[in-house]
Amino acid sequence: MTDARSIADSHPDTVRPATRDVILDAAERVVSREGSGRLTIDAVVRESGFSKGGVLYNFPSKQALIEGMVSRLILQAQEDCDCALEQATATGANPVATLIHVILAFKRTHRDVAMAVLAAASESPELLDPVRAMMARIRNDIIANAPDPVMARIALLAADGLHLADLLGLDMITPDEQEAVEARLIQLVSEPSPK
Amino acid sequence: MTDARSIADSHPDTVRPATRDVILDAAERVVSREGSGRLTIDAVVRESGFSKGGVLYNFPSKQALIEGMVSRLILQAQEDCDCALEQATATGANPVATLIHVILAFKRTHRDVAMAVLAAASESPELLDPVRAMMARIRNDIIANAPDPVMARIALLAADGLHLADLLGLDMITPDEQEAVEARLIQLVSEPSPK
DNA sequence: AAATGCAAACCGACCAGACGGTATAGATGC
DNA sequence: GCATCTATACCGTCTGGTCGGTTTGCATTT
Repeated sequence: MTDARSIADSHPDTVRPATRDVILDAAERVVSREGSGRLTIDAVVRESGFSKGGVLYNFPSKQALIEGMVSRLILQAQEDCDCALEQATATGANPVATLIHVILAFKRTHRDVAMAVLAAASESPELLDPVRAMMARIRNDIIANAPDPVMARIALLAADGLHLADLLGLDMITPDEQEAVEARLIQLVSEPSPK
Repeated sequence: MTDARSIADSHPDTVRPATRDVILDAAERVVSREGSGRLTIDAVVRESGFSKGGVLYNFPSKQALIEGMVSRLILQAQEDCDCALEQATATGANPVATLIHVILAFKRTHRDVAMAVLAAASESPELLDPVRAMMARIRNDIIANAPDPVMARIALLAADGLHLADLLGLDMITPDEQEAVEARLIQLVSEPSPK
């Protein structure tokens, strides 16, 4: 009864017009517009056009709603990664470089959602557990299999640094500089270590 | 009247027992113990031993209190950086490497406070403006003057990545790995670019 | 040096509003 | 008519902030 439809959406869009997704979209809009501290149920109600009852029917609590946002984000990220990596192994491209691309692309596309996740995390860190698990799963073997694991790790860290700094509004890098950094990162993980 | 003692404390510890600092300490303790979402005025009141009136006398609003936390943190960071860099130029050490060390040391020492700042930022991003300004001031010329600016930027980004991931509880790096990364970063910014 | 005056510092009860959540009634499709 | 949703009114709590009053440090007066 608590989860009339279970947490993971079973019927993506068939009969159900994906009410949950509409609500999640609204929540994302609220966060990106007013900041993650202003993510309140009433705000989502206002933004989504649904009533409070409707929202709370689909997400029985605020925590559930945030979990919904997080899990949708993770799903998206995992798809991005898996898809890109699959393509990379098919074409023989460098997996580390591929992952860097994915991270930076993700940064550009899902900035707002990631912010929400971040905010949620600061309040209840356990919400980040699945995120951490996903990151570990994807990265560890890539790093381990890289010709220069330390360098691979550094490159991924730098990409993360770029991403996170951007999320926090801390990055003051120009697009040109960022392009240079990106190119250099790819180069660093592509050639075998000089040492 | 609004700032009977002005914002920057004039008398560090002489006559005035630095009430503001006592309150800020309490706020930091609250955040590090209960998480940044639980940073409430009443919690600070309980933790500090002052009354609500007393706390709100020194920081007229919660926002002011958070600003106080941020500005004290910035002051600390700036001191750390300036001191280390001064020493570096005196001994001829690599400034980029020095800054990396400072970033990572800061991560270890002020983890809790930085978390609070981060959390505060996600609610009202403008609170991070001074942080951004400080980072820009210190970094830009270092990067510009480095023999390999792009590499320097990458190294600093990686250090940031490490720091931020840790703050968010996202990092799953072992101490050994971290040491390796650190050493390699130093090495990367120490030798002239191979290309 | 004791008394006086005054403002800065501090106290704690109180309030208004926001927020998360519930209860219950109404709509809609099968 | 039953299950699945959606809408509205409402409640209890928590929290930021106010306000009148009390204490404390300190200079001035006598």
